Amino acid sequence: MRTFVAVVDTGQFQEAAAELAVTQQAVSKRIAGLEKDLAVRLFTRTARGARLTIDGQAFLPHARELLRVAERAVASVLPGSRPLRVDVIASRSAVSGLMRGFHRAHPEIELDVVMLFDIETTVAAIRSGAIDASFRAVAVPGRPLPEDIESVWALDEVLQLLTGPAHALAGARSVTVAQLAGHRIWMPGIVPGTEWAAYYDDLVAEFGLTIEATGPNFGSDALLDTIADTPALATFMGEQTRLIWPAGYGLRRIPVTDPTPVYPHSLLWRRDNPHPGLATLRAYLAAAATGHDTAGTWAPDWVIRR
Amino acid sequence: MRTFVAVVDTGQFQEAAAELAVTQQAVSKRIAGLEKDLAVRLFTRTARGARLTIDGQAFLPHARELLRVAERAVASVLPGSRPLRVDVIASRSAVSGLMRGFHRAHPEIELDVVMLFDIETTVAAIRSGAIDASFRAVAVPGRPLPEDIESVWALDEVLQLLTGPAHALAGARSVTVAQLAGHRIWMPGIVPGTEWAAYYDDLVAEFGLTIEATGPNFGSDALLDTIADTPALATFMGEQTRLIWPAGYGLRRIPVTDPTPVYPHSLLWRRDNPHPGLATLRAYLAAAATGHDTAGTWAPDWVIRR
DNA sequence: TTAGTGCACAACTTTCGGTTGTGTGACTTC
DNA sequence: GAAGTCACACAACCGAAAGTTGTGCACTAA
Repeated sequence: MRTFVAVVDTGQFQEAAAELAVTQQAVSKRIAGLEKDLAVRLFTRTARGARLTIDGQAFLPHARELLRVAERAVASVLPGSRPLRVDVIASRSAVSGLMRGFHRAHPEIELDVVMLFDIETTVAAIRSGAIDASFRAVAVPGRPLPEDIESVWALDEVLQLLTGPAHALAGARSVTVAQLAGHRIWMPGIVPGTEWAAYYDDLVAEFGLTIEATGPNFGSDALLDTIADTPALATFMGEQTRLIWPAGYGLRRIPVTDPTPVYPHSLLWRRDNPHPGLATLRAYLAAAATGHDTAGTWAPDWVIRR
Repeated sequence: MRTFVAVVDTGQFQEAAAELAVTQQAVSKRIAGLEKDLAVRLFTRTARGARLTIDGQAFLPHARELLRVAERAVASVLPGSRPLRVDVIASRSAVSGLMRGFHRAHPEIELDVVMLFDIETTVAAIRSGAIDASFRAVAVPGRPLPEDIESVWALDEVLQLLTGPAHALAGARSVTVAQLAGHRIWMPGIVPGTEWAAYYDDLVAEFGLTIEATGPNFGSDALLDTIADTPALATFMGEQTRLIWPAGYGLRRIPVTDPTPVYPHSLLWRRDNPHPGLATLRAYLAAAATGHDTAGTWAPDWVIRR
């Protein structure tokens, strides 16, 4: 591809060869090989060089795009000036929406999103510089953040009840937390020891709910499948989580009140991380997070909500 | 890249090797080579397979994107079901805007844009199936389109005068064609025998203008440079052509009236071209081209304007 | 015609990617 | 806790690409 583009840009095989520091014959072979693989002629050879055929013209923008993508791929792991690397706790959470907004506001900042497993790995990754920032609930009780890690509240993810059409609460416009007592709530894939587990432990302890956090996570498809089919089961899901599910399946989102459980995400970063995008992200969050109202919502008392 | 993604998707080298129909050792070598080239570790090897490192997670979406782009690149020259291939007479013309609109309206239709040189090559390319459609002024006088080529008016590109800040007409809010008589108008790069040349020949003949179409085309940068610096020179430019030029250069766009010269683009295609995107494009044009008002505009009498 | 330019073909060489064979560490099983 | 299994890495070897040198041919320009 690089050779193809070089020939296009220089207009002849010889110059392209010089640019690529190979012989003209090597360029000739490369182009011939590419043309053979694609089974089309890309250049018309003239006595003064090479000109693109129609197929070559159609191919060219794709070739350039490929080189751009390849460059970005390398840049994504290049130590030094690599893209801003942000960890989110789950895809399709409210944090994703926030990051999409950030990307729209600052398209010039290259961004990579990763998902780590627990707060310990995350903190280690932030300290080592492997990631630049993380959206997490801080902090797990009894384990304060290290001195060199800063954090600030970013957003509250409002949790809703998700039921199948045959569930007892399926018709309700909203339910109170007290009404949930006695109903089975199923949250598979919650790993013990993580902040999610601590969150739901506290929710159970405070309101006497029945949350089954056991069992492996077979993916959201399997979860939704079960919820839709099982009248006795419900689950919690973020208000902004987008379900990729046919509407006909009859799944219901039901707001929870008195109080509304929210999962507070904070941004974590290392105090002396010099990445320029990090300062921009913090400024964006500070601007987006004005008017944080915790009235009527619930979160464990160990999390930071400022 | 393909191997990297295969390992990610299967979770282990062995399965990826089976999927790719090579040995486990080959996969091991490929990943080791990639890691060496990138100078980062992409996987943590465990006893049960391979898991992505943070660098690997950041790299993954770029790798997937690369494979998608590569696939599109191959598809762009694949005989059979390749993208709709449309020829436009020049980039940055009004036709580009039209095609952008079409792409927004029908993002599912893959599109490749090429630029051919003259109407003869274009007609040959349409007949051979090398391109599916072309935006051109039809037809060059005395040379009717072949039987199997259809055409329909698509849009009128309104021409404006472009001058430097020191030009005699630079301050005018608009000029009539009659006022242009005596001023030098420079249109470099017009190839004799093309429809552009025929268009300007007619314009000169009808209104007694002085158009210098001689000289090679050194690119729009050189053209704009000269126009900006030379008080005695002006040029014609499409109303919707976007100039990539600092505003401080003082270039002026001046509407031309009595009449307004327009360059009419028609869509040309082969009657029996079965590409499904072609029908969609024609329908889009038919919908977009309602209310075609030729009053007050001028075009050579040999072009088709319906 | 003749000199010059630019790409293709052929023969040779080297490099790289693949296979086979084996080793090692980690988890599982009894 | 010893044996077995699983999964990946290393080493040696082999063949196919991809590179280089040398040359030929087509076209252009003087």
